[in-house]
Amino acid sequence: MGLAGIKDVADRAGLSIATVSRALSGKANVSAKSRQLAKAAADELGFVPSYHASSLASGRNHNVGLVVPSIHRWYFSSVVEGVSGTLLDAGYDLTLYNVGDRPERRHSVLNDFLLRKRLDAVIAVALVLSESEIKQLLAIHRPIVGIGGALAGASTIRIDDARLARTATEHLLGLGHTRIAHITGDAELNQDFKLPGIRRAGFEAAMQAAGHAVRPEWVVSADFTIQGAYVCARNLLAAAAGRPTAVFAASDEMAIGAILAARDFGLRVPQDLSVIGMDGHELGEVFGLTTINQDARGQGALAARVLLETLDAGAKRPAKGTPPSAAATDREYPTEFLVRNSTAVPPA
Amino acid sequence: MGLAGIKDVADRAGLSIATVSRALSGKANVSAKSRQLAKAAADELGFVPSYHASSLASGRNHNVGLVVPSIHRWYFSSVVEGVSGTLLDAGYDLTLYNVGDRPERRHSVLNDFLLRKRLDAVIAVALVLSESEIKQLLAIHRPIVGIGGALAGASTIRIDDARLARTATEHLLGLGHTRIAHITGDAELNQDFKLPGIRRAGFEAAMQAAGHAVRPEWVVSADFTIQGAYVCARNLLAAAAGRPTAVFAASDEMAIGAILAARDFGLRVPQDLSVIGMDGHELGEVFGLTTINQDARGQGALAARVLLETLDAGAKRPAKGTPPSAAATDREYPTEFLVRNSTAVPPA
DNA sequence: TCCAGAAATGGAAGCGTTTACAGACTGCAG
DNA sequence: CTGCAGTCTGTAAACGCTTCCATTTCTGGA
Repeated sequence: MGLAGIKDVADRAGLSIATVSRALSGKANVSAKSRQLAKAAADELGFVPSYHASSLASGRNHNVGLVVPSIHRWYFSSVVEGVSGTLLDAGYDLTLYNVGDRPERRHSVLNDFLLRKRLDAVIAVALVLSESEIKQLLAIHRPIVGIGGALAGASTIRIDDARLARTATEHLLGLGHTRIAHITGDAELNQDFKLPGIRRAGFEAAMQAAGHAVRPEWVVSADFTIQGAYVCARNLLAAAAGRPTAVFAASDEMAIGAILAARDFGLRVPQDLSVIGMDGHELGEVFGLTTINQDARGQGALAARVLLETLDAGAKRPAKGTPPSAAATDREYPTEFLVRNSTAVPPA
Repeated sequence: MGLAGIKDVADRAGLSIATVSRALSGKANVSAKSRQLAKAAADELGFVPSYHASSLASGRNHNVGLVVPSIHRWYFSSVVEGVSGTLLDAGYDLTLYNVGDRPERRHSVLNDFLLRKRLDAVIAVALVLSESEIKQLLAIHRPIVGIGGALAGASTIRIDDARLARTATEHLLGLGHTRIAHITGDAELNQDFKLPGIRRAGFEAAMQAAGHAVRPEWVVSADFTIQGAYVCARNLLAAAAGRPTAVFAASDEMAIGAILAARDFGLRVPQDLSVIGMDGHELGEVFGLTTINQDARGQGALAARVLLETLDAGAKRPAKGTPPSAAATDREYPTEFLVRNSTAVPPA
């Protein structure tokens, strides 16, 4: 009961194992009657094929690995959600590798878990892999898709962080701000995580292009959480005299932290302080946060779809001599500039 | 390269397949020299055992399924993080089933994915399973652990939601509040999700025990997010006259939504309005939120440890006739009442 | 030196499927 | 009536490991 094998089904249906297998997996060349018989017997016995046996025999795993640096931050949990939904709909399993910030875990995931030939493909989120790491992954002949991180040699889905950060900064500049602070991400959080640097570069580029100096004391970093940004924004805003008139935060959560800090000082947003974020966090609405909306969930879903297509098209079983996977494509995911009311002209 | 089989390793090491297998999996009765030889050859060839083959042969999957209703809400992502860390450390994979609120997905996960004999065990978070569903799962002879949800017949890890909700309410009552509102969870969000009802029952019990009527218009429901609670707290606080003096929210995120709403109305917390939450969300600190701290991450880690112990102790391969899994234990996870400064005596 | 017992080894039988292959059966054109 | 393409079926060979069991090689005490 519950442990019936295909043999039991075959016996019960009065068919051979092969026919039952074909019938249940929807293959051609099975008479309607046999198919019916097999299905009925399988139902009665509660038969579910053993995935290991089936994978071993067919070379297909129906399992995709997802590597994320964290699961708490908005961006990552959104991506996971998108990937998960698409995979589940396709009958695929999702194996989650929450690498976190511990380097040894990163190492074991990359050098052990991912290589166990148990995954049809790997999706890596915001993970910067070295060339040799990518080679290693491609060596097991599995497609890789990167989201939000540059993966040389693998397909990627990303937004143009540098340009968007520039756009956000230019929005503030366009309103007349010149005293602009930037909340960036912690570098030490995860050595892999290049994104904060890219966004900051966009900020700095825009400032320089407009002829404004970037004041180092106005570039502070937090851990991408509301609470983290709150603390550092308080420091930023503490000096009543030389206070910035606008803040560009590298994520919506950090922008919200800044808004909360501003409120503590009695600063009105946007009259006294403009704040712009980046992400499209649902909570931004509550704060009327101006931001750049990126559909993280959609990015995850797209990544999964891309992989599924590759898998459907691709060779059944990675052959010993096959050249590494298909052409790497780099897609830019569409974003939307969302002007709400956390930004305005600077105070007189 | 990367696709070497154990046979290749054996050839290279000049040993038999059997010895190599024993050597690499750390079994006894292998000479130091052979072990060394095998390891060296495996390294050189980049050999990683095929998980399917190894699972098929050994009956061990090194893979635990985790079923969650969502991944966005604090509680769930914290649990996932806890489970993930513990499993990764033990060399286990985590297969994530993000069921969401779509019933058909719940169905396919429960009746298809989980039964594929690919999981050594299942952890279900806040999932209320029917008896037949539990039977079905136990029928495949895999241990199940429930977190935060009652699973008759399976081991569970939970907090005493009813009592804690009572405690939270009593804290407000003890301060002198009588006009207490409650923000509960959406029932329609997920039919499985009984927790909001339990917490509400605790609230109502405390109110009644203190001889105070529960005003139906002061029991409102939101979706467990800050933004959702914000909206409904605004409605709650809109009526200047008959306004509650305290709010007990069924989660910290919702309590924070209430605090934000209060600020919009110029209400000071805690002078004009006391707010108490429940969870121990990191963000609560920023708001000085009084709450009941439950270590969701720890609960996840504990669940994983319990399972791993069961698996280590348990029979290697579920036999056809074996009685369903070990004795179901029900553990209450410790919590901590965290008084910060969002609660005070009611205004005069 | 010999021998019992322990330690190490290799052969081979699974594990539960999928699928190539070949055989058996249909129906239909020649 | 024969032959042939087509459809359906079953046999058996993978898939790549683990592990039982029999065999060989070491031990160290007598």
